[in-house]
Amino acid sequence: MNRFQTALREVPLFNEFSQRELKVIAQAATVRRYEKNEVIIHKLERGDTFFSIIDGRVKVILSDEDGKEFIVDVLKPKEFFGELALLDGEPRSATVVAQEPTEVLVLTREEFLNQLKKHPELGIKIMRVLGRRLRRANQRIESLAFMDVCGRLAGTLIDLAASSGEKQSDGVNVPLDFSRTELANLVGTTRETLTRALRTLQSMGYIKIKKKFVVVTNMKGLEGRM
Amino acid sequence: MNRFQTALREVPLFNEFSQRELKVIAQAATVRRYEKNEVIIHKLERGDTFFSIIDGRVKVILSDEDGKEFIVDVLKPKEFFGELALLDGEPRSATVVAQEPTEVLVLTREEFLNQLKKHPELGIKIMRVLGRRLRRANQRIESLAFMDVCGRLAGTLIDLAASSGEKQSDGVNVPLDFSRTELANLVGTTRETLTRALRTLQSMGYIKIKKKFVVVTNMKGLEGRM
DNA sequence: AAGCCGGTGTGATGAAAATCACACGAAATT
DNA sequence: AATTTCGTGTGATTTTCATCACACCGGCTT
Repeated sequence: MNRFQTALREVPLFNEFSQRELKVIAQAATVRRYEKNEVIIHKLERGDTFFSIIDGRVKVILSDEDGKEFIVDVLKPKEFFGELALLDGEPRSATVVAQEPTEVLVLTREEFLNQLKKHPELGIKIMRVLGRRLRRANQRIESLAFMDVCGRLAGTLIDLAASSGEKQSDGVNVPLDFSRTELANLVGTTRETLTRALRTLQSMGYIKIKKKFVVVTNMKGLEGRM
Repeated sequence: MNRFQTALREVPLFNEFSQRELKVIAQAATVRRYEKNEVIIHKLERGDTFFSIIDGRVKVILSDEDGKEFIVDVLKPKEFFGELALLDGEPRSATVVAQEPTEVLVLTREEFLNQLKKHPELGIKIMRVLGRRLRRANQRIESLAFMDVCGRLAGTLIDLAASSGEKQSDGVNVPLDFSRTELANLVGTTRETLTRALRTLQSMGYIKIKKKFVVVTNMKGLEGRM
């Protein structure tokens, strides 16, 4: 049981695989390390690799010509990406960047499709994840189409609270592990209006702004503002 | 070989199935008809049915409380919908409405999952479609996040030209089978600004506006405007 | 034919948010 | 310690677009 196999078993996709199967996959897999801000996948490029995060954090972003970027998703250990281009052979649909030093497991297209054929339940698991991502995408579309910046920010904070918030006496503590600019890109606005939107929510008494985190003091209020 | 089976074989998902298998599915399937504007799926409701269009046209929409709607997708015969709620048991993620009198094939959750287990290649096909939809969704997000109304309209017209445009001497003829309001909802704006955006594109010499269609006279120009 | 009505263009107004400009502080560099 | 750099708040200005208001047209009903 080497390092890869241990890593592989951690991935929900493969957690039901037998020792022997893991070994097969492990032989076809490699590990790569990326520095902070290093680009793992370039949008529009061809690529035929499947990635699963061992350690670190990546952001999935869309960007336009003049460098503006929109953060579609932030992925953590055990989550995977790069499967889309594998399924249909089309160019990468988004850019993926390491948000901190990150270690990923890389699978080739052949091995990926190989396993997919051998293990129908793998297909179902991936379908589930694709389904979840499609739902999220629809929600993002909805919020971009219907809500103003404050509403979208409220939604983002609620998401963050759900994924990494810690309940405290005075409310839910939401750590902000990114710059204001990145938070703005997550919400889909500019840094300046993000600042103002934060102040607005604070003046409504829903949140308290700290340097490195936000305390949500009135979750119901936030939800209502969405 | 009854009516259902013929219809089923038309669906790309099932086109490789044997006579016998089609029969099994057909026994579990029913056909439903919907009037124009009838709601087939209500967002947020629970549901455990899978639909495949036999004839007609449906629109997949997101809408907010006060009735504004955003058209995510328009589906035609042989395409399917309703699979998301089946995969994860969550509420419906969007509303689906018949755009014209429409006939659909309905499969129950059990039968759907049943077939999915028996036929791994079905899973792969569905993954492909989910993948394609995810790509489209990302494009929609991109355009909402980065482009102005004119750019989004240009993109929509290009899409429409690709899917149902007819090449002519003076350009590509794009039929508009929906009202201006619907086109606006497809672009993600209001009827009024859609009108103005159409005029803008026309005054740039990229398109010619007709009642029931638009002639794209300068595709390159349109693409540049995106 | 008169009248009604849904779909449509168009002008005026206002609100939201992008953009531009700059000041400030904290961390990093030398 | 001095200075550069980066992330950040904040004010002023401008742009885009939603909204409101209304006029117009073609097809309907009666």
